[in-house]
Amino acid sequence: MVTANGTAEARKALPVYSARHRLVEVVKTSPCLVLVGETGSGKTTQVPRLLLEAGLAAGGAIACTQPRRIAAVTVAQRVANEMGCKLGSQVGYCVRFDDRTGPDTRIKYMTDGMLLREALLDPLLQRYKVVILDEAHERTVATDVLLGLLKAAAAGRPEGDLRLVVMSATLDTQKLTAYFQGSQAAYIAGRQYPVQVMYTPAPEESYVDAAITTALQIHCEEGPGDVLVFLTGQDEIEACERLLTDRAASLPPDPARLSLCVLPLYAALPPEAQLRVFERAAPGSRRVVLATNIAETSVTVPGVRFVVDSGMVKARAYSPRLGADCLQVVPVSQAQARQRSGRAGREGPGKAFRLYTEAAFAKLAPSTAPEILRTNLSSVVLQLKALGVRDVLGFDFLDPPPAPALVRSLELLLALGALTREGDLAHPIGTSLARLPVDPMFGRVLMASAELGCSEEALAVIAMASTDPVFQFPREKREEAAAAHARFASREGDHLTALAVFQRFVAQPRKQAAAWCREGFLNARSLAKARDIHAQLRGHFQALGLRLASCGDDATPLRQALVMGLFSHAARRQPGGTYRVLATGQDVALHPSSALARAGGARSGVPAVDAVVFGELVRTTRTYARDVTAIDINWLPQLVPNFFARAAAAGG
DNA sequence: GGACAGGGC
Repeated sequence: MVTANGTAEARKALPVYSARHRLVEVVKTSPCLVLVGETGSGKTTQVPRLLLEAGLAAGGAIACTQPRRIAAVTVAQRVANEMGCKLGSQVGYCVRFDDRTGPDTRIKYMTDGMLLREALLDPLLQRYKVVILDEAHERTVATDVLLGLLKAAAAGRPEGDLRLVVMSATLDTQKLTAYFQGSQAAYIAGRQYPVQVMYTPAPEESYVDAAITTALQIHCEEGPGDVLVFLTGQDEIEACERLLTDRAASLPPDPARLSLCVLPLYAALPPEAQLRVFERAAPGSRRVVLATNIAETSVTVPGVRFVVDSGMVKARAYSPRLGADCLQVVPVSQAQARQRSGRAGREGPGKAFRLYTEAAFAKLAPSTAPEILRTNLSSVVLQLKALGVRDVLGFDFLDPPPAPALVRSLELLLALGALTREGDLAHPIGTSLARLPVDPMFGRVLMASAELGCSEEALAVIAMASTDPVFQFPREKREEAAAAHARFASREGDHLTALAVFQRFVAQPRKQAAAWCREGFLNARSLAKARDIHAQLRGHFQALGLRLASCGDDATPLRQALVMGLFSHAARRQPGGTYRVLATGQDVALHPSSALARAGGARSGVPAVDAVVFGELVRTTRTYARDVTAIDINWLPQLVPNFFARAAAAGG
């Protein structure tokens, strides 16, 4: 795979080196360098090496963070090659499940989340003399927390002992230089071809129709080059794929025209299908790649000269009203639209077709809000508490999250038992939850399972809840897939269904696992990830001294453990068949993919369940609860008396 | 009656 900043060999030209004296000078003399490096500037490979060669890592190492694992891995490999050393010696990388560093490692490429985890054990990050936050413009939650942490760490260490470099692809340096006192900004040029941007003259009724029409228009009227179409999700892409193929087949024959090859691209696509987008178009053919925002940053599709931008994106956002994360289709930001258009100019001058008017573009948000402003903050707040930050509302964020969102997280952590009434980290629940690499609600389920004697099952359930969805529904084989999935279905809900899938998966001999997944319409990649997470969680679990035990065939303790973590996601059935979330009063429906969604139907022969807990909400045509487990409503006041005391007292 | 944006520990 090609990374976001995957600099083509030809473009490894040396704009960074031409500025090297100035860069090194700034890092030596000021506490923080804010470095704007355009696409193709080579900053990621060259800046850490420059600083190492200038002796700035003396007595320690250089950390260079990336938002994505694949970037950390591939860049480390390339830099090690360029420096003529073995990966893991002087240059290494460290990402989840894969640490390729050694005692001699001086340049360590790592994910931002990994550095944040390291900070929990060493808040001043003493082993590093230089920390580089790369791709800072992406504003991941981990990068945002690290910005505040590094500012504090630099102040807590002797002057000049920790040097910071914040590298960003955008020109908005003022905010960062104002944030890091005494910092200086520098700029290094990259290489990007011009892209001509076109808008529709009038608003489109359907961006899917418009995307198909535009792609065909490009195909019939424009010169050679592949087309990259940005859409919102798997379903939409599959529908588009069929329509586009049909309409291309019914074009009037023209011997001069290239043949058309339509390719889907989204994260859940099987790896072998994903690899097809890296194969250049065959002679005499043109590729049209239908992609989600995976093609904005994570995957660079070669050969693209034309971009079609629907202007929409599916995004996760925290809804304070619903008290949960919510996945929905929303308009892109201007920065995102520019990023999409830029994908047409990687190999030569390109054209971008925006399926909205110029006036509509002007009304879009200038940039996507940093994730930390629109996400569930309970993990962040817990981590800050574990780092010794007592006043989380007063923490020096580059962009402070709304106070009510922070307060809600503090309240949830208090209800989970992770914080004391004074707001300090509670032992052992808070300290343990901070160490477990899962959402605090899930961590609480694990701790409860140790008490209730069902931790073997809970570890599997939480590992499954932490991976991508495993059931696949190919449109042409829906019934076959549904029948295959039905083998795992549990009347008690999706967590137990997931447990059954996981147990059967790990029981397969490794060699047969892939075929078993294929036949069962299961996503092998998701399951492999669940297996890795399971192993990691089990390790943490034992390190924390928690008890491993199995509840066998009696799922009651497991469902009770789920209640003890997910109680804020408890909901009760209403006369109309919807479920009312007890904590917020919101009505939600069970997701059609849920094992419980069919219960209560006239033909199901199974009564609808009275009360549930759910993992998350998804907002499409309605608000749906996903990952749902049936519970006994009486467990709530028994198992979580503090949270449900009022409801119980009121007779609820 | 409807489904699984993308990352990360």
